[in-house]
Amino acid sequence: MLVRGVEDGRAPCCDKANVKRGPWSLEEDTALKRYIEENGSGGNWIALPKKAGIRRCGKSCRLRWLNYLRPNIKHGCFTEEEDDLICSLYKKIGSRWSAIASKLPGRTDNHVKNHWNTKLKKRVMEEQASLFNTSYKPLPPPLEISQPRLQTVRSSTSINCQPISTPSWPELLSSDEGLNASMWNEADFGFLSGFDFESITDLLNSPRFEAVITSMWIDA
DNA sequence: AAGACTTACAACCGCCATCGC
DNA sequence: AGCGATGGCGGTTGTAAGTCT
Repeated sequence: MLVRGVEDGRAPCCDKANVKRGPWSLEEDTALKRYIEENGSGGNWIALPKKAGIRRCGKSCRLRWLNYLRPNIKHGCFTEEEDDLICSLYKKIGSRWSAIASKLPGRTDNHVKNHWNTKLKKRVMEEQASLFNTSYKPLPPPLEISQPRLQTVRSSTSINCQPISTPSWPELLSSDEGLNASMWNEADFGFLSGFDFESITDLLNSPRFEAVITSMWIDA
């Protein structure tokens, strides 16, 4: 009998005490690949590991197959063209990685997401940091992210941006037009005078701020 | 040489949507 | 219609490898 989770009353997808975790071995890869090539996934990933003789969670098998073992998966570096496409699509649709990955043959949502988080996002932030100090940059239109998942409340992730509590910032962060142009003329961040350090720190760490910065870079 | 720090990416977690009973 | 099982997804974590001091 499966033991229900304490926190949300949800049954785990497998008996975690009796499945292997961590990196996949060559033997496991071989067994999974052979089974799927001979039988297909059968439309039931939960039952697959038992049939294939693998001591892994079904979800783990699915992920391993889709992200690594599946034929025609590209494992090399991303090209400039792929980077540009990812940035362009991120601007249009946000972090819908599976949709973005579908436009990049051989890449999976996990690849794209990792690439964004480790390289592209950082590049975006660095570009923006330099723009802050060098020249005036008019703001682009606000992001139009049509992301159904964002419309629902999620309790355990950071996807729902909480309103900034500091009273001085909400206009800045929630305005439809974002930060207005005059603010960016303050090359030395003079517009920040009058705000306390904690408020500024909160702003810089806020997801909303990151989204604004990201959208600006992408339009540059 | 070795410990600290950073980077890259595989893997896991938990949530929501969908499907079949 | 209601419920449980499963698939799919995005966010987050763990860790090996590389780099720095």
